[in-house]
Amino acid sequence: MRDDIPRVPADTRSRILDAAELLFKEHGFDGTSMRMITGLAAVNLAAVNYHFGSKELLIQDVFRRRLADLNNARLARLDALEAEAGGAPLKPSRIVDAFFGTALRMAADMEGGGHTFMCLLGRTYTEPNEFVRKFLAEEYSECVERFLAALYRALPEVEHTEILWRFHFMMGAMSYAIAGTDALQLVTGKFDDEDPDRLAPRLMSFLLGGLRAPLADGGN
Amino acid sequence: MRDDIPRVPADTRSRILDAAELLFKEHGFDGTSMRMITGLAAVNLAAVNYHFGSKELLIQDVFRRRLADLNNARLARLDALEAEAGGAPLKPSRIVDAFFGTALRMAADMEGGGHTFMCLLGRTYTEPNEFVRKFLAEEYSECVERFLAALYRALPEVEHTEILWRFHFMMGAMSYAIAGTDALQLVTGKFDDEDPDRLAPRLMSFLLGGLRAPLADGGN
DNA sequence: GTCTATAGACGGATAGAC
DNA sequence: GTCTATCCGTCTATAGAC
Repeated sequence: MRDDIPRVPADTRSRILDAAELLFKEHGFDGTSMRMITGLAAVNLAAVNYHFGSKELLIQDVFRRRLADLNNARLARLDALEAEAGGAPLKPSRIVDAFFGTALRMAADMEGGGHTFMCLLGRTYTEPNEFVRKFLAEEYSECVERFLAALYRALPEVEHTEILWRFHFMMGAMSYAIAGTDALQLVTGKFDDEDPDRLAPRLMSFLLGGLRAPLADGGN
Repeated sequence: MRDDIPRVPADTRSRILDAAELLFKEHGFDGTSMRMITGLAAVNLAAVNYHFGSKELLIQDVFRRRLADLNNARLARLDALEAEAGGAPLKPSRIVDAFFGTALRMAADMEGGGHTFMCLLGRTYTEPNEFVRKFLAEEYSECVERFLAALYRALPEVEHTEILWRFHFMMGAMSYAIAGTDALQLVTGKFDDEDPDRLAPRLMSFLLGGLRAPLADGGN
């Protein structure tokens, strides 16, 4: 009568993290109560405080669990590219793929929770919750620094400030493409018949076009 | 002892709307209580329910107040462009400016609340609150349809689906550029010395570069 | 480690005086 | 229209039995 491979993690900690990730993505932090989390995870209400200490610490752990993997995968790819290039500057398209493509591949994982997490991350960028913001900035800084340095080398003729801005714009386009597509659908229902696998190549060509666009008048 | 021009609107309704707009932008809907709103607006707690009926109806009115202006300004600009062109397809750059440039000009209004509202709008796109989403979709649909039609005519060689996606990506880049810049600052503090007036030209050239990018392999 | 029970604060909404 | 006072539900967190 037992399933050979239990779908739901038996361990309480993971079940809470999975439930919290999903509910935070759907309803935000303030819109998600402990009771919703423990209800979905089918664990006792007191379990969250026992295992994580508080709701805030749970939020941090939800991010920590996946963010390290994501950024390590990005850096590993960048390392591989740099080793391959042997000191020469990289192609911008490869750098963009290593950073944004890696995130998109994580977002394509619909079963393991990668998609849910990337949606959550996307909506969190525009939620200026003080302590989550600081936490994310710290977790991200090393990775972002490495990629910016690579872009500076790859585009020596472009001012650093300009590259910084374009990196920022690319983050926005990607976050919104992931978090906003099944959320808002401003153009109602227009993406319903769309193959989700086509998102990545479409977005990548958009990002590269933006990154390589001619500089604005008076821009530096 | 009286100010000649009172800074704060005397009228209760407007004070509530202003306070709610600011607090929703800062803390989200669930993170903002009636008591916070009425406290900041310096009106009585019961005033919200008297003037708006409920918190949900207040949220709707916060959007309604500015969204109509924004989209009418966009459509007026599009009308002017189309009248000027006299039946010929428009240049993509003009269309993009009419839609996104108009929003950026609203976001540049730091005193009148335009900036606050655009930040709020940006964060709301990634907050899949059921009833706000539907409300926004309705308020937006006419305007988006008109601009999509203009883009279809302006770029006859590009598939409609592709244009739809790129419009979506542009929305994301802009929303995030406005809502995320003073919120997250992933690259900590790096934008502090930046002139906010430079955002618009930088973003516009990025958007156009993305819109005109070569199509992805296998894209339609 | 898991549970029940509850403390103590805060949420939205409203009744009724002025 | 504005105010006070209050209802009643939900929230996070914790104490203490098992």
